[in-house]
Amino acid sequence: MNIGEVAQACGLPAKTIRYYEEIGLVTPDRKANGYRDYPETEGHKLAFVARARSLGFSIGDCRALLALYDDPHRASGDVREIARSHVRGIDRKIAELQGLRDTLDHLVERCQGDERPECPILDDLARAPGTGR
Amino acid sequence: MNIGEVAQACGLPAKTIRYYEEIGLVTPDRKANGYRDYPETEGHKLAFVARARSLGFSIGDCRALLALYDDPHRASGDVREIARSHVRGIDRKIAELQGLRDTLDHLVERCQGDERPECPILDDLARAPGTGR
DNA sequence: GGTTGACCTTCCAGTCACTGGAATGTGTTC
DNA sequence: GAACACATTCCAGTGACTGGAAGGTCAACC
Repeated sequence: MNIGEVAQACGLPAKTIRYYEEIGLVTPDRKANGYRDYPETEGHKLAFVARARSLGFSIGDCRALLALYDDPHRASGDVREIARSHVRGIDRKIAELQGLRDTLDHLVERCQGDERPECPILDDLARAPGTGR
Repeated sequence: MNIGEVAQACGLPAKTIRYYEEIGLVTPDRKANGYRDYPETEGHKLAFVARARSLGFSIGDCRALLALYDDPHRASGDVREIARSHVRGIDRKIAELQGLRDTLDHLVERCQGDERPECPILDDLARAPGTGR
């Protein structure tokens, strides 16, 4: 399979697939003309990574998941631990975003949003102490 | 004010403040010895940016907000529009993360998480069609 | 056999918002 | 004058790609 076909099949851009090779996630063969040649197993791995990435797993997570995917003696508990820790990370992000959202929404509600320069949003941004990152 | 003092005051690392200068967010004076010298107004701008960044505004947003902050003839409606569009972006992200979370949580719940290799999480990652980014 | 056009290759640079580190200069204190 | 904190510039790296240039290969058509 050429890179274009495998890209079509797994829904990733060819550029991304080359990048995944560069960082060692997949290792296609090469044809005589220098073109990459993806056997079925590599195509499956790419589809696997595409799906994991679409669920927000980092490349590092994907690497670990791929290793488990490849290991017939894996323990499902290991996989679950990765997934669980990912869920915890997502929960933290959601909570943080909700906090931001509420703060901002509150500010937006207090702003007249008219032609005049008085603006509680800018006032708040200017007054509140820098929180650092 | 030296960069270290202003960093202390606004809660940003000195590195970040230099970077903000590089991209044109702030423009300190220079002392005779070459050290940056931050007048009060620049310190306020940095605190403003620190606060806006901590609320998740992009650097581009910060630039626009700073311009409005500096403009005595601004319309508060302009500010509100930036803030509102930011809230919409946050809402989109929250919704997306909640979708991911639910999918993953569902998978985690179906996984035994024991010593055996059978794992519905890996099965799902392998089976589901690549969704692209 | 020539040409077009789609597909492939490599390599370099850019994205965003910093962050780390090296090499060097300045200011303050002992 | 030595020690030390603080400042300077410049270069490179992060994560996960993405864009583009310059060129090689393949299949189809005239």
